[in-house]
Amino acid sequence: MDTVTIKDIARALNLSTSTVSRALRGSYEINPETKRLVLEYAERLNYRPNPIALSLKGSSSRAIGVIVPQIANYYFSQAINGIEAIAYNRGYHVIIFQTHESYEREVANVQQALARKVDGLLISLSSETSDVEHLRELQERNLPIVQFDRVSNELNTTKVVADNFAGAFAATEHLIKSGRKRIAHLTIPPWISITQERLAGYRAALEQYGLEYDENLVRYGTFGPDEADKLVDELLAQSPRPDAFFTASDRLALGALAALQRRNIAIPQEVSLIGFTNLNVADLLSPSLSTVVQPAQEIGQMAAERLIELIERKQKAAPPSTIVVPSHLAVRESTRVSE
Amino acid sequence: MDTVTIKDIARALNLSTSTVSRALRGSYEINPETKRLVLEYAERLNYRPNPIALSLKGSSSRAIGVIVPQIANYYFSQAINGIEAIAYNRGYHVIIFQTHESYEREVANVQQALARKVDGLLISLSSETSDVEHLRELQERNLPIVQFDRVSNELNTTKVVADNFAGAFAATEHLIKSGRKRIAHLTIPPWISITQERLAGYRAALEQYGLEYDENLVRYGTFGPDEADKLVDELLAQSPRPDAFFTASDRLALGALAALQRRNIAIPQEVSLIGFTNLNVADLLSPSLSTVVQPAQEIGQMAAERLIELIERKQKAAPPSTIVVPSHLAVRESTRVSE
DNA sequence: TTGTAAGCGTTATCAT
DNA sequence: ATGATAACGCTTACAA
Repeated sequence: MDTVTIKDIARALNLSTSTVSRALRGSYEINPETKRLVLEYAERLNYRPNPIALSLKGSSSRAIGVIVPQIANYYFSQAINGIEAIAYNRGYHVIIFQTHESYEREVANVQQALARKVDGLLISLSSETSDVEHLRELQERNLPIVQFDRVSNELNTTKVVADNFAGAFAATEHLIKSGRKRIAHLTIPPWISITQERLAGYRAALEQYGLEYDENLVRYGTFGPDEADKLVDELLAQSPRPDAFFTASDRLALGALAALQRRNIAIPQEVSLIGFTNLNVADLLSPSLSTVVQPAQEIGQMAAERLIELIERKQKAAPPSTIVVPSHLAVRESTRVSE
Repeated sequence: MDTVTIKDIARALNLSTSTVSRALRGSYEINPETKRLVLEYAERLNYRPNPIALSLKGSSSRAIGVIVPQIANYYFSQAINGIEAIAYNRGYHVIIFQTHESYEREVANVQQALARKVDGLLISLSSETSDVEHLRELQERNLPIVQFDRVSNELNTTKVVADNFAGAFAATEHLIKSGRKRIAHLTIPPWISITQERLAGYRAALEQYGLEYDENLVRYGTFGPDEADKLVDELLAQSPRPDAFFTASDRLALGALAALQRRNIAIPQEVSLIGFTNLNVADLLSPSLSTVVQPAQEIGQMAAERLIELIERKQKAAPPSTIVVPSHLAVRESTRVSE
């Protein structure tokens, strides 16, 4: 016995497929008795509507597309986790696409998502993306879109982001309060929205505490591996040398930590390190590393919730807004030490 | 101008949909001129076949289902990364399902994957799963299945696994050679295949070097957080106390590391620690932690390759086999130190 | 070589 | 209240 279709039920019960369909979806006026019969039989045969047929029919695919730079990344995998949790108990499925930070692949993925008739799209932009025409097109076709984490303001959609400004502010403030004066900022490519926000938070904190902003103390990395070493070198070459590092990603935090260790620079006696990261294992492993923990999972959840909301009440829903999810500063004892 | 269908092309070129279809898929005898015309026009309009319609038609959905315990896990996210890479350049899409280590959800996911007409299934069993009827059923329907990582021998499919035995053997051997005599093994639930294999490797190494196997030195955790502390306590209570820990998962390795640090037990002067893990950040962060690195990505790739092979030549393909991907022992200087 | 028509599973429209 | 039919986009016998 293969998959049961409406047709099977109709045949068995001597009804038409339309009647069965109506009974199943409770719609329209239908004889309660017939309905009961159908429902019962369907239950017994473990009938499951064919989502493919439903999508083809045009209604809804009960699938949402998620486009992220990469899955093998603690932040995004946590976000996806949050998304999947919400989607799952609202009856949606999640189709995942990776851009690998490539604009070209992002465009291809958007096409594919469209072709697969996803009911909505959750996207975090690739670092290569500056032109967002491919998304605007979708919007014009009325496909609900929610941007999260790496968002573009060129695009008028609901956005869900971490509070990068506040997080960076808190981190920098914490370093200042523990006595640091020359705080280096090791960050990710400048054209990404979150980079700007974090930089702004960093600058605001410096300013508020009367420290001068020195652009020589800021270094931009890419997302590649093993670059922290070089950047740390450049920063340490400054005179006077930095007494603290504030890093903007997992990789940079770990890279900087390793780089400092290799140079036998004691943390936090000589240099403090604080990472904007979500790698909470960092917490576990190193008592030297305070972190601004990013609420990856919450962001995923919120984004999914908003998206499903948009999907389900397609009518003029709430206008696009930006939801800012607070970041949490996790301070380790050791960064508290002031000289 | 919305999505282009075969019908649009047919109408524009004054052909029938079947001709267009044939031209597009190059099949059958068809007038080269017509073919050229169709292809050209299709190209110009950026025609993309509707995968939904294709699936409904029954041929192939060009999607593969991937069922894993959880995404927010370094191992699985890397494996998925490998899978996606292969799938992508073979033109397949990846639909991901999480079981959250629940048997019930695994069954539901399998159903869903089936309903979505995936062309094949890649699965890593939940820790709750012992009964594999839900998968056997799929097999009977001729759906290609490849198991990876957490596999069941009850099921006669191709399997792709890390070399857990050799990895555990190498780790234990390394500890013994660096002078350790009482090596504790902190591992995951006993009924999972990989646990058994690792335990066997551990025992084999002990035996080969004439050390006695002491079951009091073996502790089984779950996948929950924060359990390492308790287990480490139990182990340290042994007399004489263990001089090395060999742990079987990321979480246990990090947990043990933190637990030892909290108790001010010097690594590796007092106790050596070696983890069976794939968390290569551990490498970066702690010079104290040697690891048996699991080839998560390679496993994903191999599994995807095998699956697509099965999908594409459905005829009696190669019989199910088990592919064992080597694990690599990454030794840190500090574990080399012998007292 | 090309066209016609049926069918994949479902729902919406129109009859009855 | 229920049934027949068309339609979603595509492929594939079968005809021509």
